[in-house]
Amino acid sequence: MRFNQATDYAFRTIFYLSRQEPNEIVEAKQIAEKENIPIRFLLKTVRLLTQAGIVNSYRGLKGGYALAKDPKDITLRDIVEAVEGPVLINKCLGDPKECSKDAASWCPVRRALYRVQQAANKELGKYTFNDLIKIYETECKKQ
Amino acid sequence: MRFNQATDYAFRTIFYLSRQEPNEIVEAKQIAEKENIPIRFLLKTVRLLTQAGIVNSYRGLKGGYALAKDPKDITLRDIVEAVEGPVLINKCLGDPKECSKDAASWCPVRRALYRVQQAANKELGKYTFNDLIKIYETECKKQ
DNA sequence: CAATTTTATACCTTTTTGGTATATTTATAT
DNA sequence: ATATAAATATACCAAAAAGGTATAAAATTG
Repeated sequence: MRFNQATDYAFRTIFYLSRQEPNEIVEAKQIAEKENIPIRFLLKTVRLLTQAGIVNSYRGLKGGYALAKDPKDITLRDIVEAVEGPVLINKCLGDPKECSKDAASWCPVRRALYRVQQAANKELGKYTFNDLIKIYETECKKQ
Repeated sequence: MRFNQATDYAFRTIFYLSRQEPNEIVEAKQIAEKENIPIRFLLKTVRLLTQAGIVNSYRGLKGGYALAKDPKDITLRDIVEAVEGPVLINKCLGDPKECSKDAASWCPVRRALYRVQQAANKELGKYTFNDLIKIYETECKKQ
């Protein structure tokens, strides 16, 4: 049970943009170099973030990407959902018909897993990129 | 971010065994039929559960599987860890060297994700198979 | 010893993942 | 206008993981 590489890159991309001046446009190349992300893959992934309204994109010379929102209004959950879609920790939680026993409607395992999923979503929704900057300042930067 | 099919089958296998008389031996064929699980795949998966000490296996005529513990002492987390290994929601949480930026030691994204992972584990550890039987009795059976 | 059950190992096919390539569109600066 | 530089759209590809199957061996019972 793991987030995929694209999501990891997206986290770092948004964290990088969060540390720039508000509305500062940064080109993909710069993000890719600073964050050590394959540029082609980054370009593809960032498109999901623009489609989700998390970043704005600008084409042409002097183009690039900038956050579409304040970092305090972007959570880890937003990124996950933009890149991978909603967290569904078991097949049957996406589509009840996926249960090979066709028991989703009354299955207690499913009910418990649903609560685990809710807890995970809640926790993912807790952390904004503003929080991450604060964590960085207080726990990381001094080292 | 999803548990795999083997884990799902394992949840249902343990739930099935939890509803038998204590120490009752049930053969794989019966579990597979009742739970609609491909038998070969089930046999392979259950081996992980025996290796983890969650079920006992008995070979030969009248052989099969029985729980090695009381259902009140088996949690969803135990099953997940037996089948998939520990929950690691991002690569870098397993091995810090997996970070393509080699930034794991100070990365605030990683720190936040670690907390999310802890929350997920905590919640998974909350539900025992005794709880699931109770959920079944109170929320499901009457329907 | 024969029948039945799990175990061990290996294999196979399909899907997902991670990444790349090419051509196109948009915007800027000269 | 035109050359340049950026994102976009589409398609493609290889490697890994997922999901499942097959066969032979080992253990247990009657």
